[in-house]
Amino acid sequence: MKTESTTTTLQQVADAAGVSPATVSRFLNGTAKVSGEKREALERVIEQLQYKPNRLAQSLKMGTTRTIGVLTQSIESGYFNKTMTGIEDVMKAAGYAMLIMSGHWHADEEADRVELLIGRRVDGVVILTGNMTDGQILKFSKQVPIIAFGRKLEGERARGFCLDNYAAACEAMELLVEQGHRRIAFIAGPADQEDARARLAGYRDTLNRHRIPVDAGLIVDGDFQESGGLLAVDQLLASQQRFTAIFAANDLMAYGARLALYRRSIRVPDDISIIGFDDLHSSMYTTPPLTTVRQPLYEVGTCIGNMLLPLMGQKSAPAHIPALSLVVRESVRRIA
Amino acid sequence: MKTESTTTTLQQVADAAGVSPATVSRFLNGTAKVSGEKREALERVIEQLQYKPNRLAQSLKMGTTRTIGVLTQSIESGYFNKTMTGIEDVMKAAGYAMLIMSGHWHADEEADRVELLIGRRVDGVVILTGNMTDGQILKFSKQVPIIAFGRKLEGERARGFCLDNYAAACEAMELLVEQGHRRIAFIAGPADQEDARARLAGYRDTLNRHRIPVDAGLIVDGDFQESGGLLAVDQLLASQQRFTAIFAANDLMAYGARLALYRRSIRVPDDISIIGFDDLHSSMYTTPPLTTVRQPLYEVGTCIGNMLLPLMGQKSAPAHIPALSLVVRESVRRIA
DNA sequence: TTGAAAGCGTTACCAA
DNA sequence: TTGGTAACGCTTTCAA
Repeated sequence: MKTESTTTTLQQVADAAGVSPATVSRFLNGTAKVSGEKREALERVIEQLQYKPNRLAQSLKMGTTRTIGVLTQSIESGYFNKTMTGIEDVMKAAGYAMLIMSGHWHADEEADRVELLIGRRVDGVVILTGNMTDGQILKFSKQVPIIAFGRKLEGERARGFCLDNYAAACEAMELLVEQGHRRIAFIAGPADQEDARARLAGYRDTLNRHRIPVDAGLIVDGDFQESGGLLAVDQLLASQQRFTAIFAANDLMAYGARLALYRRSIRVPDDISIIGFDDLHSSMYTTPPLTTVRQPLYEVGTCIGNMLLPLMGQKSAPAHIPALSLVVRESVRRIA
Repeated sequence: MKTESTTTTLQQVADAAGVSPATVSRFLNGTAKVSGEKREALERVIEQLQYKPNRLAQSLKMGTTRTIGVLTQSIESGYFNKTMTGIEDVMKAAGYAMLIMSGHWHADEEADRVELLIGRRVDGVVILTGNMTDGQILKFSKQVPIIAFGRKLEGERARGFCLDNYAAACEAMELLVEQGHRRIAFIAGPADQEDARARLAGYRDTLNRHRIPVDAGLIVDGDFQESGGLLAVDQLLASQQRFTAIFAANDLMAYGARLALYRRSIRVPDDISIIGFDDLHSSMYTTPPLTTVRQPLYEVGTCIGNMLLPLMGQKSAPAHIPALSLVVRESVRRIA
């Protein structure tokens, strides 16, 4: 028997305005016309009591939370966050909030988070890459519509798409070759990530297409982190390989590579050219500014949003899968 | 009249196990002992029906959502995201999910988001800096406990703290002075941000303390973005100011400044020294690696989490406000 | 146009 | 230890 509840309820509004709760609800939702005097009374009372509907109750009743769950891999990642910004913008406009959890590239953890999300009754889920199997995702999609980024997927209530990393990697390689480079080192990403594999394939195939021998000694493993790029170049240099250009499978590794070169006073692009992949915002400000492949991450986000909305029975703008593109800056130079 | 509901309810579990819903609930929550045979039946039925409690219903009933709202300024910002990672880690451990919204440094938008969060009945809110007034926050805190970062605040259910930017800025300046610099340029942050003002004050006061004249021409406005740093240095150079070092109020601007110098073949640190503020992850990999003030952002996040938990009636680890520290790398050199 | 009442899936009080 | 049942705050038939 509380003397006063902390938040006003629809019932209280109804009492104060001298109408039934049903009428208040209808008034609030515009579900039906409310006659002049009641409407005025309601407006006044609602204003006065500062009434705000309890979304929990609404959700329970209507079976929809107007909340989506986003499974990212790391909240810290500039890569994912740009995408999330795109998602946020279209979702906010549609009245959805975002529950965000991270999976840290660990399939078990990812599945666990998705279950948590479903338990919280989100209306939709977006999965940004990760290591779950398509099967797992398809199974989850029986409970909730899912859009996955970073994998091709087609299901009743699940869709997945990725950008053409292979083609873009080829394009980057073409630039290098066209600028006269023949001995091109490649710093690879983690082999368990599809994007990383596609980029490596682009590297290999372009070399083959130009009848340039693929030298295994020129391909070194990285981890998509700056430190990996640094180590990779150290290793390359230690092995006495001769090369005039480096293709780093992502920008972060390009940063690391660039520092390794700097440490030895090897100039970029005078002595060695570097090309990256992602086009992180900072890449415009490295010295020299990095030539790289631009991932239209924000647009990926809006695309995801616009793909998810219809699956939740909402209308949306058409979803265009954006394209990768080469952005030429100053880290690659033509050689004789 | 659905033939089959999409999710199993506690009632269905009760029916299937031949007990009352109350018993199921008690079993699930360990609220009371359940006798042997019923317990077995329940375990079996729950497993078989794959029953998962509806958190919405639980929340409605219990008045707690086990969800916190985080108001960040930009989901894209590496600065905020590192903090969010810290928050996420302690919250996840305590069983809380995070609803994330961004305010984009706009007081109205921020207030709007916080209202949205409250409308969704989050159990707590964290506000990462921003432009709302303390009054606004204090008012919101009547509805929900709030921890704010980037401002001092003390209320019944609101607490705010910030790091000692002033002291850290002084420390950075001391380094420069100690290394023989007298003509030090300062690239300021937005004057409406407390942190930016504190850093500027540290710059000024340190100069004064050493009886080095403060030359207004050496202080130029920035916006905490790379582009602002670039512009600032352009402006400094155009105005023919003589200086041997630059103190950028944050790392991003230091990056921009560094590029502006690079464009003119001015070497760092040989010709000009640069010091930043924040210690973004990338600052370890710039060329040269940036000397800067480290913001212990992840620790700020865990601190926030541990401060919020008690306000929501949960126990937590003790909350230590972490300290800023100077990290000396290679962008500052001693001059004659 | 309006109201009464059932129900969304839980929890917790009161009896038994 | 258990069950019955009244909430939690809302929406939505069904009648009037």
